[in-house]
Amino acid sequence: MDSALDHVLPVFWRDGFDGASVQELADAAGVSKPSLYAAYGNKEALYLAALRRYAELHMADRVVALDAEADGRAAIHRFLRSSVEAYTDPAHPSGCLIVMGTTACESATLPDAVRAALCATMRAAADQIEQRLLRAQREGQLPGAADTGAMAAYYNTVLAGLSVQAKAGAARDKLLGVVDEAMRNWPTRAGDALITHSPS
Amino acid sequence: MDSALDHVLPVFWRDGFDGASVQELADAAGVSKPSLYAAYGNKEALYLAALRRYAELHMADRVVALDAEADGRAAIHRFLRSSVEAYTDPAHPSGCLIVMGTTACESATLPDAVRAALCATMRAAADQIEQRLLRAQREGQLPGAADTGAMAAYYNTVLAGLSVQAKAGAARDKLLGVVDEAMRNWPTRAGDALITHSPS
DNA sequence: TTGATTGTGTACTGATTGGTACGTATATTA
DNA sequence: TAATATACGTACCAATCAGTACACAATCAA
Repeated sequence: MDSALDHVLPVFWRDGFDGASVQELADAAGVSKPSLYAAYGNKEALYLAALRRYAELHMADRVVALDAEADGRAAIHRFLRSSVEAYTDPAHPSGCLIVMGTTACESATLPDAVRAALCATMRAAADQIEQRLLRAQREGQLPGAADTGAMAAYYNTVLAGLSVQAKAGAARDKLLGVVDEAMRNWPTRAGDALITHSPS
Repeated sequence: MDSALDHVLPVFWRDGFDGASVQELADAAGVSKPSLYAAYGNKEALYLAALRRYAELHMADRVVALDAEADGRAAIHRFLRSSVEAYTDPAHPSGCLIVMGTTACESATLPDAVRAALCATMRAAADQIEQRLLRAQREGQLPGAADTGAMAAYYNTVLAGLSVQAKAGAARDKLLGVVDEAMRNWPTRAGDALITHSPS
C-alpha cells in the first residue's frame, strides 16, 4: 500500500497532475481505482503524497551533499552536476517533477493546495542554496559584497532551465557542459559581485 | 477568422495543448466549436497555427534586435532582458509558450507533430544565439577559443529557467537580477573560455 | 464456528473530452 | 426573384474523466 506511491510517482512525474489519469495511476500501482481512493482520498491528496515521496527520494540526498562538501563553490558545482545526472537518468522520467508541475501553475484545473506545495518545495530548494552561499560567504569563499540572494535565484533558474532541457531530450554531456559554463560566474576577485549592472 | 488565432493563442499559452479544451478555445475566439474545426481541421493543426503566430508575434522582434545590436555581449544581454520583460508582461500569460509546451513533451497524448514543432522552434532559437556568438567571435568580442556551442546552450538554458521562474510568479526585477548574474560568465580575458572543467 | 471489520474489484454515476451530422440563415449569383 | 453556395450554431457521438455505491472475499476477535 505504501509501495504503491513508488509506482504512482513516475506517472505523475511523466504526465503531470492533469495529464495523469487515475485509471493510469491505479494500473501502474497494480491496484484498482477504488483501492487508490480508499488509501489516499482523492487525486489531489495522492499527488501531494507523491510529491513528498519525490522530495525525500530524489532531492534529499543532493541537499545533504550540498552541506557535506567543504568548499562553497565545489558544493554548488557538485549540486548542479548531480542534478543534471538525476534529470537525465534513464531510470526515471527526465527533468524535475517540481519544475514540471510549476509550468502548469497557471492552469485553473490545478488545485490550490498542489500549486502551493509546488511553490513551497521550489522555494525551499532555493533557500537551501542561499544558505549554502551564506555559509561560503562566512567562511571567506565568497566576497562579503556578493549578493547571495541574487546568486541563489540565478542557480535556481539554471536548475529549472536544465530540467527543461533534459525534458526536451538534451544529452547529459551537453548539460554538464552548461553546468560548467554556469559556474563561471562565481566571483573570484573581491568586488566582482558588486557589478550588478554590467555595461551594455 | 484570422483574428481568431489571436484569441486562441493566450488560451494555449496559459493551459498548454492538453489543458486547453476546444470548447474553451472556441469561447475565447467568439465562435462555435464546429466553426473552429471548419477553419483549422483539428486541435493539433490549431495549436501549430497558434505556435507560428506566437513565434512571429512574440519572438521575431527579439531576434531582430539580437542582430541589430553591434556589440555581442550587449546583444545577448539585451536579448535576455527583453525576454524577461516579455515573460513577465501582465498583458499575456507569463513565461514562454515553447518552454511551457516542451515540459509536456513526454506526455503520450501530445501529438508527434506538436512535439516536433516545439523542439524545432526551441532549436531555432538556440541556433540564433549561437550565430550571434559566432559573429561576436569573428568581430573579436569573444576569445577565439570560446566554445560558442556550450555558451549558446547555456544562454538557452537560462532562458528556459527564466520562463519557469516567471510562470511560478517571480517578480520582474528579481529576474532582471538573474539576467545580470547570468551575464557575468562572459569571457573577458582570453583563455577564460578554455576552462571547461573548473576545479571542484 | 461465529460476527464484525477491513480491503478489493465490478460496475456504475454525471460531467467533459475531441470531433461531427445536420438544419438553418445569410450571401452570392443569375 | 429564384437557385446555389457558404458559414454557422444546435444537438449529438463514443470515449474518457474523477469519483462512488455496493457486493464479495479475506481476516480478525471471540
